[in-house]
Amino acid sequence: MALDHAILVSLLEKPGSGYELARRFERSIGYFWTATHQQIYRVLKRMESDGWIDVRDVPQQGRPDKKEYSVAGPGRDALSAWLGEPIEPESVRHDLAVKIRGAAFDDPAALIGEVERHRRAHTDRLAHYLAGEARDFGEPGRPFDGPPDAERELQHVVLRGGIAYERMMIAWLDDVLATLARFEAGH
Amino acid sequence: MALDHAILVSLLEKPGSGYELARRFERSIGYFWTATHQQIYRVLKRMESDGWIDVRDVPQQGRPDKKEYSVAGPGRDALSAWLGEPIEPESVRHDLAVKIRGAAFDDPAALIGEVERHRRAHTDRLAHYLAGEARDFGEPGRPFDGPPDAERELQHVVLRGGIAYERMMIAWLDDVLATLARFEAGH
DNA sequence: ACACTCATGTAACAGGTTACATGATTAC
DNA sequence: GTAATCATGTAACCTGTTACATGAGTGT
Repeated sequence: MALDHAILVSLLEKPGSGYELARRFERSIGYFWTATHQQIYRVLKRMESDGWIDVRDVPQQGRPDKKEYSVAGPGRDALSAWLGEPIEPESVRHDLAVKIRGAAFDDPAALIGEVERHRRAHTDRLAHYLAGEARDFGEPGRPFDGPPDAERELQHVVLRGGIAYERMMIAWLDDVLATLARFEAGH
Repeated sequence: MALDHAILVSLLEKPGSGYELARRFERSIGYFWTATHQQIYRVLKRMESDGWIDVRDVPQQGRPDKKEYSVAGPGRDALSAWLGEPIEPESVRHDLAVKIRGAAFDDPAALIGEVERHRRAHTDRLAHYLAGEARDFGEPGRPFDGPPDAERELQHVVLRGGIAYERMMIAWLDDVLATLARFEAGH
């Protein structure tokens, strides 16, 4: 049920169309939650008929018209209620770990290329996160001015989580590569 | 489709019943893949009818009889084929990150208890992993004896991944707690 | 008696994935 | 012309979750 809430949070941060939400789920929110446009349109339709969100037709020039969604009272209440409920520390799913343990019954060295591919994907994502952090949270001339901005600081701490995750993964994949190298032919 | 492969790997490591597999998915394999017994029985039935695995009725005394599954030729081939295919670096799903960004529109400080609960769950898991590592990979009198054992070393590197993940999470949750504390009432 | 472990399942439903479909505008 | 972006959807299917169901044996 958390896709509903992820969409509500995104719409609170900024109202937008299903298409725009789908794009956000490829970027910022996509760092910790994925969803395709098909899923998003389905959930938007349900939340609209439940009165959680409002729609507004927005005519555009040079582009197709769009429907802009924003969070209504009941949607906000639903989000609040969910925030108050405890959630279980999430279950993990690492295909790569299954492959690594499975490689013991095949050719471990054959997995090296695959692990390297994943390592590249993670270094790319790390670079992307770090660029985003510098852009959005670089605060060049903003030392001690005013009260903390919750939205901004909470977005930043989530991004720091993504950065920590990518760094951890890169270090671990290096460990995996070193381990696999011990099983290469001729050794 | 990777539950199939996770089960195949587990059965290659050691043949067993659906019930035993379900228990393994709460422990060792469960570190990186979760599955309930209902899912497992469904997949076992399908893999058996596809000839990927063999069944053997094992009568037991003092306990109900069980069906012991083991991997057959076609199952091994299917696993090999899957190991050779590239997989996409996995998509993440962090309910807690959704909550943290959502807290900006509610009461950020109200999330502290929840984050502390998660932190406790992760320190517990870390302790559990470390105990397992000491037990299974402590190698007290085993410095340079013989060739590397692929199954054992690959299980160990996957476990090290779990340990790195829990350590990263604990450090990040501390960061989150420090951030949330800035929004507490009276500050 | 009651709860727990071992052991195997069915059924209904919710959620996620993949494929297909349409149509306008902009850039090369 | 061809591809890419913007924009919204339907349909079929596969996976995962939750609830229900049964039944023997062990421990308190």
